[in-house]
Amino acid sequence: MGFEGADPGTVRPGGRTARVRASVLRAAGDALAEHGFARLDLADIARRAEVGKTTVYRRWGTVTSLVADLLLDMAEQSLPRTETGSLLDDLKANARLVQRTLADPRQGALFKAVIAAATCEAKTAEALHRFYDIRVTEWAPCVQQAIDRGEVPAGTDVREVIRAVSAPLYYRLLTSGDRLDEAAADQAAEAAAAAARAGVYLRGGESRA
Amino acid sequence: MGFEGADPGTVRPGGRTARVRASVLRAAGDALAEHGFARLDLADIARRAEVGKTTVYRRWGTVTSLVADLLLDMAEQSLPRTETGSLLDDLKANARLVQRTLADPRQGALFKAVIAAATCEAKTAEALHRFYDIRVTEWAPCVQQAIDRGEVPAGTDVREVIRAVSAPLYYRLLTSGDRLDEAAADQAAEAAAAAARAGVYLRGGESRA
DNA sequence: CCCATAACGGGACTCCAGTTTCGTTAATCA
DNA sequence: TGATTAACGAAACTGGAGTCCCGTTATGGG
Repeated sequence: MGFEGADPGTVRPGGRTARVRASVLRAAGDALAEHGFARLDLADIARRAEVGKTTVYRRWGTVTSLVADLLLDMAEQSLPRTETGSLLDDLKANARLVQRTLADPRQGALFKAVIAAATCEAKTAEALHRFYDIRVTEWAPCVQQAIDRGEVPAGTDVREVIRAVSAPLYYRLLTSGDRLDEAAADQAAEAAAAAARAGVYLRGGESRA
Repeated sequence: MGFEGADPGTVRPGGRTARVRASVLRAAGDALAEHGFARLDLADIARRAEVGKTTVYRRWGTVTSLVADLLLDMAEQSLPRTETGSLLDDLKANARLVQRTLADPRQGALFKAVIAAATCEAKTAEALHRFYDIRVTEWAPCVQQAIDRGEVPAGTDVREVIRAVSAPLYYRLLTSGDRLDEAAADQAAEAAAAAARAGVYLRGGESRA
């Protein structure tokens, strides 16, 4: 008797198994975008994916852990950042990217649903954190370049500046009914740039506000 | 035959009906804070509230609409703002308040759950928006005073400044695993103050960043 | 204080999300 | 290429979330 331990999908990850995963994740994304996180059952996802529902239950078990896997998949498709000559323009490019994503009906609903799922289970939350860690890491260098150019004080927490760009956009998406337009994106970028220049994001404590 | 239209709880809102509502909302808050939004059923809430589950289903029907009512209740308990002499101190007071709320295990979990619920139904989302509208309205005057004192340019969107204080705290709560400490609160306040002074939140468009 | 009935509550019922079973298909290795 | 068995999928099954029925409680108006 061998150990029956290994989770399904790990021993023979090629061929059919991979196709099933891709198909189910796509279906999960569609379903989340359409129905939201609450009105979601795995049988519906199985139907959309043209896959037996037993398979979905066996490999993922719950909606939240399926979302965790979806986030793993989303994290791999990272978008390359632009590179202009100034901090503000780089941050604006980043802000516009986030804004366009969240303003898009499908993507916006998907992100809402994914965030909702992450509030419900630690494993999913961790996957979400990793997703944003990757996104932040992708864009952080543009702040480092601004430091090198002398636009921003040395010792600035570059990752925090990137997060500061996204924060108001996500906050608006979740807590207000207002539309996310380009003005909101530009404002987010300008606020982050102004604060960064003022030394608000200096590591390890007090800045002269 | 009278119209059977009026929802239960609206015709005789006093006495028992009010007690049941208070008890159920308290139980709902506890359950949301403990289990999160996903692992929640109304029968459990009814048990905690020592109320028949039929009553809960009849008056609220779904978890999301119960959360909507909970938000209505939460909106009524508004906290009074402080009033120091400077914008930065007022914003810091606000940021600390938000930070303490979100860092508290029970309250933090509750807010996460409520936000998750709001992503799932329009009615709940609207209740959440109203909740934050009230909170913002409560604090916006301190930015107006800063304008009057000449700390911040006239024409600044005062509500947007208040939202800018909360945004990074909520963003951190939802998308990172990092603890929400006082440093994060102060940083959020300083960033909002710096951006406001730089004219980022001037109404109707382009600022000189 | 009393009546009409709004609102509550226990318990039976229904229906479907999630599980179990077992036969079928196809990925990996020799 | 064939053997081994991981992984899939159809169908039957089950438990509990949500509904319905109807008797009981107590609110609000006269």
